[in-house]
Amino acid sequence: MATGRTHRPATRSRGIPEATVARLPLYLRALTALSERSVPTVSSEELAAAAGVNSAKLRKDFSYLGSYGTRGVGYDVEYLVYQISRELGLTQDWPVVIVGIGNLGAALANYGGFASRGFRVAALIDADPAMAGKPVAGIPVQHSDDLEKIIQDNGVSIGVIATPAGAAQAVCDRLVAAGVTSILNFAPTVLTVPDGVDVRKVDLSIELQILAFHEQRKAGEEAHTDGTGPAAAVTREGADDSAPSADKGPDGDVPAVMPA
Amino acid sequence: MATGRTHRPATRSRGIPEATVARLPLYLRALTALSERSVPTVSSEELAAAAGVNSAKLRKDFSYLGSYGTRGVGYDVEYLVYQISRELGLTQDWPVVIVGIGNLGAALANYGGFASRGFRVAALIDADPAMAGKPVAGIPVQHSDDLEKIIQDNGVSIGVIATPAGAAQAVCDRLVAAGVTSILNFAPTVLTVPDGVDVRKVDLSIELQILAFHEQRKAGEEAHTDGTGPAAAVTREGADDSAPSADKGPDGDVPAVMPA
DNA sequence: CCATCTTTGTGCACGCGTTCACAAAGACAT
DNA sequence: ATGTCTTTGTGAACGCGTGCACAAAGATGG
Repeated sequence: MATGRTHRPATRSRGIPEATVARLPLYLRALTALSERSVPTVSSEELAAAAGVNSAKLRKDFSYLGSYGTRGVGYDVEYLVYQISRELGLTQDWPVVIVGIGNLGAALANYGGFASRGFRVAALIDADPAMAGKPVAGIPVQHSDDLEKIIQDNGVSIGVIATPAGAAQAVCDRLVAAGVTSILNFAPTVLTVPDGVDVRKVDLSIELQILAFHEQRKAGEEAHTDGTGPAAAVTREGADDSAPSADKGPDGDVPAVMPA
Repeated sequence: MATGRTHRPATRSRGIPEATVARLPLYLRALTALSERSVPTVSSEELAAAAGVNSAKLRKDFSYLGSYGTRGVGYDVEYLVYQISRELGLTQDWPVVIVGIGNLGAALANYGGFASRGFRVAALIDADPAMAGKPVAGIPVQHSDDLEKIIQDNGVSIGVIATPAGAAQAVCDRLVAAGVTSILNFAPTVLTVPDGVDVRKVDLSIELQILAFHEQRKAGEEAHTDGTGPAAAVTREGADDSAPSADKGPDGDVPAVMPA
């Protein structure tokens, strides 16, 4: 999905496949939930179900990290939480800046999933002088004139772009020049960056269009097999054994959320 | 990416690969921009650059739709816009409901990229009685008690879930039971749905974690080749010929934006 | 009408990711 | 200590997606 998933062609980072890296956060979330329930160990089968993936895939994913399981028993939840967190680099603090404090930027600033994963919103930046000083999510918005200074003072290496599409590339260039090497882009634009800078994009419009494609296809099939109207077709069975249709991942991919 | 890319295993819908479908919206956006500038034709090379992909890949993608190009000339922009729009099902009206009108839900309601792509926000739904009647983006919020009626009255087949994680599965079940067959999920949870229902997920937290992984790797490499501190490492060269690092596709994978 | 030049459309090979299926490893009971 | 049972870790096969490289198609000029 998500997003966008910007695939990187052949960058097997230290032997860990990109597809596996994209699933590690999924496992981590499931493991954290188990940890909170004080579950000591979990089998690959159980954990796979909780994460919505195939158990064989999960075992292979973990095999890239090392042998952290015990045959006949399963995986130690706490230990695995630690190992995955470490592998993802979540044991350290990641200061993040959000540029573009509109509806979406404000929503991101209020997002509670940051702090719990080691991400800290170091600053909110907007080009509108009227926004300057106004607190959003308890953090005062700063003017984009100070972007470079903010990045450097806080040692920020991850930037989030939530500006309108027209401003995104310029903001991106400034972020990169100031030292940012990872960018999460919510603006519906293709960003051009130097080598060594990672970009992931999230584009809501794209996600909806992909859904529309499949929706259209479903409506078309149904039209010549079933006679009922489109809104009356409710499929309701087998909600138990069927694997969740989650994923989108690898590339994944990948949606945008900004005013066009 | 982005996430959210939920891959579907082997569902080559009418011969068009899933990876191609995920890129069609990208091409469409680039083509729309060209159309607004009244550019009559475009070569695969130019369009590929604008969309941030390989030209061979673009040509192969288009070949699945049919032969819409003219050798020696390129593609007719207007015609291609129409063909891709039709293929994605964007020539028809798609009523959409957004459930969960918090920060994110409001941001989505205000998102301008909906209407321009054939998506119409038919209703905003929230479980908080205090929200009922309050207009967001010019649309009055309705209480979730009326969810089923809203879905049916408006013939909605696409639902967007922007609720907290704890409420997502229950909302999903109700949407599906009421007739929704495509769901875009922003809650950080694995949704279980019956066969025939498509789910795509967008998870901001996951996207950031993937960035952190690569960021950590970059910092590690740099540490034993270059001696400078992490915040001082600015890569600044070759910003011209290098291909944009956009993608994440399929999968991409796929990020979430909700309070944990 | 012919030659040349541009650009598409695609056959082919390669590599990554997924899945199956099973041997190895350890827990547990007797 | 031995046997049985559970679950991991992985070798191997398969399929999808990507990119190369080129032949075919058409435009354009003489």
